[in-house]
Amino acid sequence: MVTTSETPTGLSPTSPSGLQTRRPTLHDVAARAGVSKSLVSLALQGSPKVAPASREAILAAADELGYRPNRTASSLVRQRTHTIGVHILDLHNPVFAEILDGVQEAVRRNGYSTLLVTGNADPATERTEITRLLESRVEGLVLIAHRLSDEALSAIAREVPTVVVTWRTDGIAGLDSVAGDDVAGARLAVDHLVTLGHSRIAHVSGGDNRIALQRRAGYERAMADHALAPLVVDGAFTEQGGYVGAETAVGAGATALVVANDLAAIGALAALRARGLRVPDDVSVVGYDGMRLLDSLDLTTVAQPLAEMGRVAADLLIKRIDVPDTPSTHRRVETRLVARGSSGMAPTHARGRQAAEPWSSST
Amino acid sequence: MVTTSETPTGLSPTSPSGLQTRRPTLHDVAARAGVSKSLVSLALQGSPKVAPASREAILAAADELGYRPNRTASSLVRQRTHTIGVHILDLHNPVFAEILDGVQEAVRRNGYSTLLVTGNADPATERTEITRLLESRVEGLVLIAHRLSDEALSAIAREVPTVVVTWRTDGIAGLDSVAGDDVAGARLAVDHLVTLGHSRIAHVSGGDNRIALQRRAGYERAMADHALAPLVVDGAFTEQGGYVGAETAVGAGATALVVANDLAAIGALAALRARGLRVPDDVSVVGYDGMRLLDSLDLTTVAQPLAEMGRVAADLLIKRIDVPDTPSTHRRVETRLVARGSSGMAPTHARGRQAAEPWSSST
DNA sequence: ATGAAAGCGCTAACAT
DNA sequence: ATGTTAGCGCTTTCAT
Repeated sequence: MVTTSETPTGLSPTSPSGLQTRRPTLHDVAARAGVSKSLVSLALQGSPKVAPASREAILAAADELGYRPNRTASSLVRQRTHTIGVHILDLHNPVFAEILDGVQEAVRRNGYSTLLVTGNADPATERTEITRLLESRVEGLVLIAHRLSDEALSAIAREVPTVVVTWRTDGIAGLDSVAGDDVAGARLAVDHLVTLGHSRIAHVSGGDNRIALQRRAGYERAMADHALAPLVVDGAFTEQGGYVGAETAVGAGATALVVANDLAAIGALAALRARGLRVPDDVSVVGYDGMRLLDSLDLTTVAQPLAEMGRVAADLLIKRIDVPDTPSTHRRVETRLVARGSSGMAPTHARGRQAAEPWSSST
Repeated sequence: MVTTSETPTGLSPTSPSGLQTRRPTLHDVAARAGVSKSLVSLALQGSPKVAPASREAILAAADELGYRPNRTASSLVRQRTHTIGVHILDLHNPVFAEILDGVQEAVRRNGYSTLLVTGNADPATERTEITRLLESRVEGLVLIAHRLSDEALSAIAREVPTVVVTWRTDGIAGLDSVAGDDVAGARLAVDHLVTLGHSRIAHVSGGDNRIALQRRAGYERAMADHALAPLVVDGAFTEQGGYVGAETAVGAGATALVVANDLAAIGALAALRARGLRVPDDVSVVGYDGMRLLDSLDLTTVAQPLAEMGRVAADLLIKRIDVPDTPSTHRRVETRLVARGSSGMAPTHARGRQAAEPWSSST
């Protein structure tokens, strides 16, 4: 065993309390095992051309020193990080966690790991965090929803393979996307309610972001196709938004609510409860997204295969990392209506009403 | 303007599709601006001793090349990452997201950024992910719940300042903790229900992890103090666990449920609904944690100041990063009962019943 | 005000 | 099978 002058004991230096100060490096391990740095490197990577005896000595030395490889150093020289950056719009919406499950599964399966950040739905924070990912040299980027402009997105995609989950993003080189058809999905909700005899079907919107506008458009077209008068009330992709929107909608006489997303639908339910309205006897509610929690809440929803979306996205991304110059692919996932207890027959007094009759607050 | 032989145009090389290949480095920027690497480094850090003219040329060159600093390189030489690693037990439980809010707020306020990982409640994945954080040389570690053994935890805390959120962790050097008092919290729930006239109060447990056992102990002691017969049924910290546990409990005649956490309480609600039992008329339900969603769900709960817990944890951690050799501090946060619509008076036929009367399934 | 040089911890030829 | 060497991209003395 060889000891160096810098660390006479060959043991990692510790402070009086036993906390480590300077972390041991390859050099320390090599000195302690009496071999060269390169051999230690080889041994630690499990190379077969290291003599068993040396390997053992090296492993022992590393263990005794509490050696921990320095990823920043190895990434630097290897010019690879084997890391995928993931940005989540909002950690509070369980929907995104479910998408992330799929992403992680696929990423790990392919031997990468993830760096997770969130902008908390704030555009400035979002940009900062994504910049950090880029500076950390992630090899690909999964955006589980985002608030970037097309230009910003395009610049990012030029820098690193990127995939957007939750809405189709066309016309940007080096960028794939995975999404459901929100127009068709909203139509499913309307059709479902029409089948149940509803005509006063209102839409609680999710604001003016792309997804919300798509869902709104789907609702409007479906209503038109059924020759029904539409009513869109302002909401947001939050419980709060659903609460306020539902109040307005039932105030105007709605017997059914197509709510922009599941979180808002939960808020809508709260508003109806507060008003003493029964679900689905007085008012039916349909959400959008299909988060698992809704099963427990007995809420009808337009469901998307969330984990699968994440998986598909990560797979596309990794394919693009391997072959960067590939035309963009846009995957559409299947959207379906999951009927649960929050949607039921229209109240008898409201049924068979003149279809396109104007809305009024007197039901 | 100077051009180098490697990049004759001074522009970053791009593939036919316009995607970047080799990323520009300081060297490229320096060449394009006609100055040395060191000056570029200084300029980019905003050093005042760079001549305005040079600074401008450098900034322009960097911009034109789409230069992006390489964090791995700078971390390596600076021997600092300014990064805090955060491990979240389970991203699906919104409770953790709320704690994370506080962590991020404090971390950013102190000029650090976070690296977020999750083990999905799987111990093996958890260890792998935490190892990655260590290899990435995070300067501190926030564990928002974890499944590590005391030995593993102790080894980690020796390596890097660490703080555990959600339960008190004593006797480990270099480790702080932030938690509520789960025994006292469970007692609040029992007291609340007793005040409402309940005596057949069952506990749907959260399994055999530390938190669940504490809450269970609190329930048992409180029941004993009220001279009531306890009934603990097996559950888990999931909707599923709450569902199953609630079924058993009401089968045994419970009129009130103290459920191990909010997620399980939501599951319990679903079970009661499926049985046609009304809440709170037939059965009262109290959750634990205080996640925001419960407000919409009108669920009574034992609430903890989640974001604050995260904030306090991050602040403790950063203090420890600055002064590593500090005795451990353990912060206790206040726990309080938030009464909502899921808890109400005991059904009349069940009230005033012999307190310690044995449980039976006939109510 | 600017540049040259050394080196952070590691890997990967290339020798031997 | 093992050691030597030359960097990866960056920061930071230390000269000038």
